Amino acid sequence: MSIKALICNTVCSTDTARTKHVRRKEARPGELLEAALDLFVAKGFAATRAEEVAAKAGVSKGTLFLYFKSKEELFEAVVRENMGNQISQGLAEMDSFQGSTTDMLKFAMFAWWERVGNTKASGISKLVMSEASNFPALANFYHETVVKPGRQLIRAILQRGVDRGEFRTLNMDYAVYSVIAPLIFLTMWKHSLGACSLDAPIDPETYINSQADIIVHGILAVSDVSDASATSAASAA
Amino acid sequence: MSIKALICNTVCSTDTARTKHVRRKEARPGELLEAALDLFVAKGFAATRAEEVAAKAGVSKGTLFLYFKSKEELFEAVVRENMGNQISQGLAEMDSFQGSTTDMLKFAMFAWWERVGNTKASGISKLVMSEASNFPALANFYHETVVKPGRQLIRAILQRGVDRGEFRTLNMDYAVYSVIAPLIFLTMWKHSLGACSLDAPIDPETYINSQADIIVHGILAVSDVSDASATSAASAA
DNA sequence: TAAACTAATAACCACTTGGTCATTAAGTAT
DNA sequence: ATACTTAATGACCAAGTGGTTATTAGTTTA
Repeated sequence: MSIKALICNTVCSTDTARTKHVRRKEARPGELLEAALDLFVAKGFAATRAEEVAAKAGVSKGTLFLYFKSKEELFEAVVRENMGNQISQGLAEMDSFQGSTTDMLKFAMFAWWERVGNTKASGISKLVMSEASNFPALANFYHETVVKPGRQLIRAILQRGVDRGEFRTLNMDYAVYSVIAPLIFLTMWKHSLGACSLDAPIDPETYINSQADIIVHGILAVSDVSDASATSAASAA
Repeated sequence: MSIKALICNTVCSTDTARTKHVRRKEARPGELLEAALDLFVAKGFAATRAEEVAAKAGVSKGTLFLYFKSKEELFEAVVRENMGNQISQGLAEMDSFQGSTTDMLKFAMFAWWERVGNTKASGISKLVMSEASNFPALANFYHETVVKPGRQLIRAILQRGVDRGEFRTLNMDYAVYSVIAPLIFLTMWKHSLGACSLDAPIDPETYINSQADIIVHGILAVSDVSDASATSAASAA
């Protein structure tokens, strides 16, 4: 890569007065994908103009179609690019986890947050849910790649808790959503109403702590509430 | 209203071979709004063609613009039409509730399901979340009309539980999401991936029962698990 | 029945937008 | 320096869409 390209790699995206015609074949696709992710998540597929994506990536519309055959192909590439194998990765890690299943569950939730929820890729959930009926093939791909393994991962954790006598008997098919729903809700919120700054933002760490605590302990004022859970719930401010 | 109109009111939407030119001034707006709701929820605002809405309502495109100045105005009307005052209504009912706060919470969750979640209006949540950044004014309206009062309602219930010594001390700002997140997730799912029939559908009653149970009791295998909660969780199949 | 009123239509227009392609010019080899 | 390769451009096009309007035809009234 040339010196000029290296400079531009750092400067182009934010600099306003840049040279007209810069050749950076390797960097274009990634920059286009990133620009497209932002716009698709914020505005939706149909409402996002191809030229907008190109402009945000610092190229002309023609260049966009030089790297992606069509707008739809760009969309599919965006979804696939941001749907890594965090799930199966997480599954492997969970196998070797030492400690209580309560800790394991909290660890998994926080791990998801910092590896997915807190990254740009988090918008993919919103994107797929918003556009599922317009892109059934992608919806199916997402379901196989993310939903099913994700559910399996949570299920495995809960089952471990039951097997070890830490958790009570649960209807697993539905209990998994106690973990999934709060996390999905968080990302949906973050990329929709939460982005409108209509009231105090949700602090992710406090949120996940609170959700995990209620899932594990519930909200009843049972007698054995003297452990750390009470303080952790109260300190979350 | 004429006899012909009355007949058509029942038949038109599904009948294929209907007369060409029928005058039904009163019924048109409602039918257009219903058609628009379905399409906007399923496909999004930008991806829905005005002519599609008209066709689904059994009229020509020209007629649509006879009743709504623009596509945007139609969209706003759809959102406003389906955002009744269920929340404030529910708030009033809650004031006179007799019984444990656990029952009150479950009652509220099921009431929400049969009055909102199980109706066509449930798609509004998905719609608003999907299009929030494209329609900031509507997002704000939704926030004031639904989000804030809804949160307040849940908060009031939880506070009642705490005040009566039924619930433990909670960080209310975040505890409310333990109730909201599962319900919003359910409607999002129903109108996105859940509509693709990619696996066994979520049974709403079982789902809400399971979520409410876990919120209230948690999943820990505490000693006092001998009450009805265990059986209700196990029977949910 | 005839005339008047207006709900509904369908052809039409202006404009947007996904996608193409001839042209331009950056980088490279000689 | 010159010629060559190809990344990048922007003018351009065809299709599609939101929105308009002259016309058609139900409905009512006299």
